[in-house]
Amino acid sequence: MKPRVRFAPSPTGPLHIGGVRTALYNYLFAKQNGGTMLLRIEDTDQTRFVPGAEEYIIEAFQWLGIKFDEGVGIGGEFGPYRQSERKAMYKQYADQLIANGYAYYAFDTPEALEQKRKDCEAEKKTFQYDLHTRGEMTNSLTLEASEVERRIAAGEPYVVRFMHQPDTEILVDDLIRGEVRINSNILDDKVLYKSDGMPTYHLANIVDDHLMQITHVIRGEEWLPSAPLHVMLYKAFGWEAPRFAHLPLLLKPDGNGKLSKRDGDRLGFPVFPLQWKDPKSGEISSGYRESGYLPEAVINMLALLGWNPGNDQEVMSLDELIQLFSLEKISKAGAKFDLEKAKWFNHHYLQAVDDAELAKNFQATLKQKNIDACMEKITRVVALVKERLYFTNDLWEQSSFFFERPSSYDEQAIKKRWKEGTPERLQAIAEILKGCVPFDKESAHNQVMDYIHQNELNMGQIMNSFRLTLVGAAKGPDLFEIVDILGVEEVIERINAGIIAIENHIKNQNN
RNA sequence: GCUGCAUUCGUCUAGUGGUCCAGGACAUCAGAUUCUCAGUCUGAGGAUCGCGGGUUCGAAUCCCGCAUGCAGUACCA
Repeated sequence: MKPRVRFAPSPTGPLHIGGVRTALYNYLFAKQNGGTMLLRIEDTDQTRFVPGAEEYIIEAFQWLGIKFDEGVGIGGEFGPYRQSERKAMYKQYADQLIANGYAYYAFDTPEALEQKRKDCEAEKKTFQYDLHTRGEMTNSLTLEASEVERRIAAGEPYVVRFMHQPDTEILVDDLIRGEVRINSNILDDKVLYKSDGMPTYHLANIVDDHLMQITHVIRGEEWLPSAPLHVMLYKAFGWEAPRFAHLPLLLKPDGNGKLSKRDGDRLGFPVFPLQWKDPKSGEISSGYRESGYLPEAVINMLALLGWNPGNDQEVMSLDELIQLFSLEKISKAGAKFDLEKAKWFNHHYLQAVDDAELAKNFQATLKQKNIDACMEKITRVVALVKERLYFTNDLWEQSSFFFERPSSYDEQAIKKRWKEGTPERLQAIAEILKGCVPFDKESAHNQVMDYIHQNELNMGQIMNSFRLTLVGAAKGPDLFEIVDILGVEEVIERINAGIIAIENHIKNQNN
């Protein structure tokens, strides 16, 4: 049987990178086995709905190249795929559970529950609505049947709670963790159906997974504690349960703990695939896409956070990942996000991007800075600095001097490279370059070298200060490549401007 | 507190009783690439396999206990 898997986010905000990894593993598993993956939106909590979140999720997966076969935004024969649109169908399942003695009505108000918790806390105990306490609460187990009917008929709000059986060992057979056993006595009677007429995650999830014929539930480890309840629900309905696989958590790089939405910008890397602007606060959280990451790099890096192919191969395309993926090789312990490795992956994948494509995007960036340069020049610049890039966004920092004259000159470099006689020598160089016809990399190089040899100088004495006038700092690619792209006139102007500016700077400092 | 899950270089991990005095990648350091910075290449250092007991001729690998970390403990998902 072909597997059917699902990714089922709640539209409460942007998609977290841990969620992206969960989706990725689902996708790899489905594709490897010729199965299907669907996108279901779990919006049963009306109070937490955030506008735009659903669109964000869809756009994020489009960017990453993860394609759903069914679901919100695509359609399919098991729809609707938005739980709010399935609202009407959940009640019958809650009723069925009650009718068969697997669940009960509870009339306790939120205030009453709150009070109960406080009372217990005062006695240094923790309150749990379970088989030990349900006898003290207001529910269809403690009330007369006629009273229950009366309350419901009167429109009194109620919830439906699952009723755990005593002394039952519940077995969760997990594809990653093996057999996990839990005694039913410690489990609480979870709310399945809320007083607002919506199911909770637990009910909706089981009903939908069954109706949508999901065969494998691959989700984060935070769900492991509620897996026993889910197993019991399948039993109560008499349905065959899907296989479970609980993924290790993505941890924050410093210290411990689950990687959370807050951590990203604090630690210098995005936790979201795309940039997100909170509709309420207007607060902006950075995204991988906007930070200059390539989707291939994000996919590759994420795939390796908690999984490996069992050998030393680390660089893998999405197609290769589909080939190599296996649930058995997923590790059990949480993985810390490593920014350095992520950068390395991006640098690696960046080298494979076509110069022309990079140049095209860079042209847009330049336009925003009111710089109008021809594609030929931009492409040459890109080709020259590409190997130094970690992110596409580094392009400007690595090559701004090709498009703008230096506005300042690096202090350290001046101190180290600007010596007595430097201005005169650079003026001589300028003269020589003027006479360089035709002017190109080759001829400029030869002429300058001749000058150096004739005057018994060493290269550093000329090249470093020369570079300083062109670039404004002691950095950048081969100097004659720069000279060639800049052109003779620009080079001479920069030499002259540099001499004046730096000499002035030194004079001012001495006074 | 209770319940569950986890524990190999700084980080991600390989390893399923002998071929492991533990291999790879990122990071770090050094050398090379002699105009700079970066990149690249080469090399080096780095884990008594959380701790303590067992089982075994032999354990990172199996068993037990402990410790630590994490998760869950909502009419959130």
